[in-house]
Amino acid sequence: MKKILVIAGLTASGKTSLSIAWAKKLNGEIINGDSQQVYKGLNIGTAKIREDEMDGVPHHLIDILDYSEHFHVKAFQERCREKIDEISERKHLPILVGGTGLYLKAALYDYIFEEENDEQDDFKDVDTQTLYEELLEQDPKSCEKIHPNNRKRIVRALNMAKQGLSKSERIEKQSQKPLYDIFWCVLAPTKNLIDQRIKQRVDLMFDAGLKEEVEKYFSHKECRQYQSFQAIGYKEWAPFFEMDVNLDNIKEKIVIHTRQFAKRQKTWFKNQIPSRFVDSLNPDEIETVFGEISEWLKES
RNA sequence: GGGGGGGUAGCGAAGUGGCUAAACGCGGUUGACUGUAACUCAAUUCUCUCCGAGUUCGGCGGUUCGAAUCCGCCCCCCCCCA
Repeated sequence: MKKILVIAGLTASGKTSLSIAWAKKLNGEIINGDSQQVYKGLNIGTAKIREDEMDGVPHHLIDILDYSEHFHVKAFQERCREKIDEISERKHLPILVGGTGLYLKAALYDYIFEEENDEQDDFKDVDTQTLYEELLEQDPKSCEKIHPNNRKRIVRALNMAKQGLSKSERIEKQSQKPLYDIFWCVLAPTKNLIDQRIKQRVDLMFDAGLKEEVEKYFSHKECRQYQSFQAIGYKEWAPFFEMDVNLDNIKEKIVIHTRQFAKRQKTWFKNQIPSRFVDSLNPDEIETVFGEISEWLKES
């Protein structure tokens, strides 16, 4: 099995700097595992690594899409696996770095996605309860896991059921085992520290010209419908284009949303991934983990 | 000094005699998650608890079977006029 090092973790946990340090030591190449950093131009708000920070380490799946484009797990899964193959062939270590748990897991495990027609707007006039009742007929098993209020998930499951294998059928076909030899490293500093870092980072983003970046790409109303505008750091600016708003309010919202996001990430990794958390801000712990990685790499 | 408005849970804000431990929003906490996942959704959020009990709506006192809601006094905040 191909070996892959995963550096996952909460937003603002220090993935970027650690990934560079380890990539250099391990002769690795970095694959971005972050749903928003695939967009060209959206640099400040997504906390994307800068060219000068890369320090010569090759980076993949960054800046691969125009900010107007749609992106999703299946696309990530395909591209990520391609990159893993390429890098492995070069005898380098693929290092997957990012915070989008679903993307990472879908690429690394045998999640099944099928070709589907693009947009399914059939449901837009139907209320959620009716949709849920329909799903109850089409794929009752999935209903057990989808809350009746969760329209987005219900619509998705309905689309799957209509177009091919239903959601539950797909899941049954999967082994739920990794396709690679993975070393999972989930960076999760203590709550206090992460909150502090988030605050600092948002301040830095504003200093670095977040406002200008947002204005550059999202001044036109149509652009604000793009998926890329839904990202934290961007969507909070919506009122800014409509009326006079206090920038501090926007900043505060970004901080709060980022904090809530970090919590969701923590919950996800804790319960979805067989890995322990690493306090990325504790040098001793980092060193210990690096030792374990070195051992793991020696195993054949 | 005169006139008016107001003080409700961490914050904002409903409620103007019993159905109110008190709507709703935000924030907090916990959790779910297989094609928008930086998404979407759920539970919980006065205190102690298993049912249940005990304290709340600026403060003190009163009316009432019953008060966040009515009355009196006091404290604080905002606006207008002096």
